Amino acid sequence: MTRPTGSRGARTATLSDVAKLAGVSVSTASKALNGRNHVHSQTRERVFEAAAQLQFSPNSLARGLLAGRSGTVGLLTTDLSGRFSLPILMGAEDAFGAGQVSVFLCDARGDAIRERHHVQALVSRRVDGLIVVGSSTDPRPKLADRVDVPVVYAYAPSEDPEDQSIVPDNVGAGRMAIEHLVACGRTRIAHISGDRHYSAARDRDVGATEALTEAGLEPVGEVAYGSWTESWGRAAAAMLIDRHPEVDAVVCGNDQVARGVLDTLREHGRTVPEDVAVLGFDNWEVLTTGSRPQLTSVDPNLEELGRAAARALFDAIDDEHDRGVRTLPCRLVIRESTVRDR
Amino acid sequence: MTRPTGSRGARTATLSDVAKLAGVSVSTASKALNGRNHVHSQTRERVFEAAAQLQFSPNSLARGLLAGRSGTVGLLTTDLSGRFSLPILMGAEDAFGAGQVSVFLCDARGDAIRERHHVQALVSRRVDGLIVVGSSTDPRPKLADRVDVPVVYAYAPSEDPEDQSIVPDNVGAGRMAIEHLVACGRTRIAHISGDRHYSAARDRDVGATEALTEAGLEPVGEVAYGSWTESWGRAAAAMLIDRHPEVDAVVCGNDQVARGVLDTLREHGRTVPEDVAVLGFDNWEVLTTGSRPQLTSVDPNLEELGRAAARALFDAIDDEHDRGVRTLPCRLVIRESTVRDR
DNA sequence: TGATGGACCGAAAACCTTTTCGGTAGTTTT
DNA sequence: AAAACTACCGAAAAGGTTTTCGGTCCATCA
Repeated sequence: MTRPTGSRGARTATLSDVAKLAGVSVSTASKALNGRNHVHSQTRERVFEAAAQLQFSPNSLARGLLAGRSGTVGLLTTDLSGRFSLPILMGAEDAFGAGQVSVFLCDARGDAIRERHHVQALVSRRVDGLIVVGSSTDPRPKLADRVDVPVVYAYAPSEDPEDQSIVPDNVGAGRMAIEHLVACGRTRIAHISGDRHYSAARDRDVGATEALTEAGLEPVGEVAYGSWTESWGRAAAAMLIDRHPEVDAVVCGNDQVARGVLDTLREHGRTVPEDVAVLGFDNWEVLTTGSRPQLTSVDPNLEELGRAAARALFDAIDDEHDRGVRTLPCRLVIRESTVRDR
Repeated sequence: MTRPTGSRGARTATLSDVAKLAGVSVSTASKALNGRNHVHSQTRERVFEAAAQLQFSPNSLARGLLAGRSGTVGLLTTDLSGRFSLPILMGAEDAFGAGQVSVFLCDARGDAIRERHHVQALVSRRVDGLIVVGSSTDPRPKLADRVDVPVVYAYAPSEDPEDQSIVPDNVGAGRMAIEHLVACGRTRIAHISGDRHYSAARDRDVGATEALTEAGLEPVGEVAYGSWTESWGRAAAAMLIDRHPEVDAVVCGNDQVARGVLDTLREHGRTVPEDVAVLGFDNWEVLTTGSRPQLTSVDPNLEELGRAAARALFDAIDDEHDRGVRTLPCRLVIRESTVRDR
């Protein structure tokens, strides 16, 4: 009779095959391989030899079925295509991958139906926990299905404050940007942001404004909201130097905006960083290191955020469940666009 | 006695709970839920009601254990951080996600030890197949461990020609670029490439040279190899217009190089596309749509490649195993940087 | 009326591993 | 010498599902 594994080679070896070859019982074989005590060292050796010979690989399904936990977690992204999911994913995968946990990747593509479908599949596979990665830092609705394993929301917090969420500290990021520029001796600082509908944009503004006030400075002009694009950066910069030619620093909503700002400044004969300092957010390397001059940017530490989410999930699986939103600090990466000397 | 699931709520419902509540046997409940015949419609309904009431979700581990196949596949990336893994991942996830297959994500981080570790874990979890995603199109060594499930290599082919690999058609991509430029009336075409150690760079050159010859054109200067960066693009472009001021089109190794070329051309007073056409590879949106003018680029269709790999794996699981390297065509995305009118 | 068949249901085996518990043999203690 | 340990090993149960096979009941046919 053909095996369900199809025609590929012989059936994969099972523990009882190993036991038979080693001349012991299954239970002894199991104990030997798992390092349990009360098995004679010679016996243990025989079992190991048999296992190696048969290329035995224990069936995690059977083990999981028995143990009641599968040693897997689900990583559910709202939108994988975005710029921010991947580093978070990497961080989480890293934190788990070191141990014995495997990661199911699911992309909901921004579709609620698809999300529910994936959650159902994950529940059915008896994942031990779930990380939900949002596509922006705006709060997102909590999972539609009740799941009886712990859930950690990363990047985008859950709307339910009782859930556990881990997000980057955008307020602190805005503050960090201003403090750096002030430390560089800039006093006439403008802010060209991105899409005003993003809480990330507004939060950074809050932090920036706080820091400006504390430094005793007035902002140059209003915060200019627009879109997260280079062309918006170019347009907004043109308006800025028209209305406020005295500006000596520009905080930009993200690195794309900053690239646009850099272009326009150069075309208007302003040199960076001598005349004007420019600073971006996100630290998207292809943009920050390709530009002239290279761009100082605030890095949201996303990989670390992914790792933190994984650790939080670990703790939650062990029944130490934090609640509420935790923010993680960002990190300033200083390049040429903000420092005058050297 | 507390359950292994910890203190979280009641134990998850099992099929026998459902059966008990519906007043039938487990086997009948199973048949009812799985749409097998020979179960009375009223009985079936009672079972469904009971299942809904208990939020029953079948245990895939038990099912997989019995069936001999788990309904999972492994997605093993050499390096997730790269620009190219993610779209392939998305395509594969998409192709599987629609069905009943869940995807394990593993990132080897370019480390052979870690790769083996992941492969072992996947084998232990009894995945039904494996997709190995490389980080460049250069051939990679085959998996160190023998696995008795089908393996499909994506993006980077396996060094073993007996393995099944799916890669983008870089030769065709180079050809496509030239043919487009020729169709646009360009006759003095230069080629500023990237790192010469990448087979992708060399393959595109092969295709480009073929197409030039077929069009009866001589290339303008030698192919300039360097690195995949904007700054190389800027430097190479400066040299190019110095030595070959007559150039009217530049094929660039990737979009970053193209961005650099665009910058230098503008600074030297050449307008794009009127004086010079510029064309990139990869179609990295943040670069191609942010630039002035927007950049024509050859898209490697990576998401489609991921889907193709998933489909190939499906077929292989069903014992229809293709062998050897299959190339997938690229796709030209025409934007402003190559077309003179409109 | 007896036989045949079909519709429906349930018992039990199978998948593979881990753990518990009981048993055997040999060794030490009193 | 009897009793109590210790070290080691194996039988069996448990985990949840699917499938096979045998059984019951009722309707149909001759």
